[in-house]
Amino acid sequence: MGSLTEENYIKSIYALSQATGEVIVSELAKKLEVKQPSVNSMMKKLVLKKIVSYAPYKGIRLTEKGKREALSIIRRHRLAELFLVKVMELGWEEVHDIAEQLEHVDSKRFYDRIDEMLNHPKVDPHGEPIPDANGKILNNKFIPLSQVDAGTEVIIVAVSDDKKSFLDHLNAKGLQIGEKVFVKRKEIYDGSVVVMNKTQADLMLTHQVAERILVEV
Amino acid sequence: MGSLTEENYIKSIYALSQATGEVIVSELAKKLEVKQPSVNSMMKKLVLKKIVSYAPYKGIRLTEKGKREALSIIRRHRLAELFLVKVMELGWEEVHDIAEQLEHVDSKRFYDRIDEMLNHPKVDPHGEPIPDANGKILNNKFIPLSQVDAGTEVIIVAVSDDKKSFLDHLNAKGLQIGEKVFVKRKEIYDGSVVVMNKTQADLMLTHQVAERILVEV
DNA sequence: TTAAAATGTTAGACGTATCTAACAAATTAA
DNA sequence: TTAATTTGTTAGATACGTCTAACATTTTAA
Repeated sequence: MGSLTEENYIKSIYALSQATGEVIVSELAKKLEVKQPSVNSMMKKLVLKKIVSYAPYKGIRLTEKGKREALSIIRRHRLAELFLVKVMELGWEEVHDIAEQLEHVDSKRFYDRIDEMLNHPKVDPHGEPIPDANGKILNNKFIPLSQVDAGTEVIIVAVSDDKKSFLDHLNAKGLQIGEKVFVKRKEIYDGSVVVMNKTQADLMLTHQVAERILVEV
Repeated sequence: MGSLTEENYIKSIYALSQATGEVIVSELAKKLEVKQPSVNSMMKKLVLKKIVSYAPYKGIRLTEKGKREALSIIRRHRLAELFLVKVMELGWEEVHDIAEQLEHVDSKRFYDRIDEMLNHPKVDPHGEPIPDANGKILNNKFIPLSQVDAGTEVIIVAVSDDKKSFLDHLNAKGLQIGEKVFVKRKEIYDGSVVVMNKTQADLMLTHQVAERILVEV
């Protein structure tokens, strides 16, 4: 296994290359809060380790080996988050920083046990899929609440923004992952959405908020 | 807070200076599996940080600040161990390495919650006292089973040897921390002890084993 | 009480991961 | 299409924590 720093690079490369399969140096530097030369030299190292493929002035890609590594780290992160929320009953807005540390714990036993206690979950508290021990990942297609037609009942399965302020906002509205909501109305004028939750209360969500809530019909 | 490396030095200094209040460079080097010059330069650093007091060719001592640091690390380690055993139901012989990593997690919230879930425990799975959030530590004097008189009922509260082979041995005999045992007989010839546990079974323990099991009357 | 052994220190090097300064290539817009 | 801007690279420095080799001090035992 690589160092903690390497793991953080791999995880970020994975996250940022989701869309196009590639990341550029400056993006990665920004995400990791380091300067470009630091990224550059780490890439040289990861190329030698066959974790990424990279040539000067070209995009950065994970190799198959790199992807396997990434999924393993993501699995640990998401299991940790879910464990902190479900077993330790911490708020889902406060677990991210702790999971960020727990994901680097080197113990198969520890993670197998967490997985077991959580009943081999497929999705984390933010609704993101959790790779299994073999790196297989559920290919769920979650859609933003802002794109759901009025009159539909959906389940909140994820959020696409895990900044604390956003999560606090949802908490304040009484919205939770896994909860059913009924889409009552969509305002054409400003894109806001009115939903009804299980307490029968009407909740008005701005477009900005609704597009960050991912749901399943 | 200091680095992971610093924390490991502090923890080892605390452990090794228990008896005399001091450690020497070579002992510490051996414990941490580094060479003496490494210890030497770390001591210079910790002196500057007012964690230890140390002068060339003299013994190493923790300052008050250093002791506070040490107790905080030990608290985290022991809470982690106990959590792994009690909540995650891992075997007490397999938790040490994991706790070694968890103790460096930087999150008051995480440890407060563990403490809470465990009901503010005073003693860890090896029977060692756990400092509270203020660094206060129970000053229990546990005695070796080998020194208990026959006819006494005692509670196993600790072991003084946490090598895997020893712990496996106890497990195999069906002895557990927190369990009551009745001392039936002590052989003068070889120092072995015969005890009865809650299943009414007689267990013969050699002197070597009995002196490593700590009990409370 | 002095010689040998054990213990401790200094100097200088190395690997990791970072930085700044200076330069080079690629992209964008005038 | 060339000039400006953005993006990327190289070179060289720094902090951390480690090492080996050489030297110094202290302890132990002859």
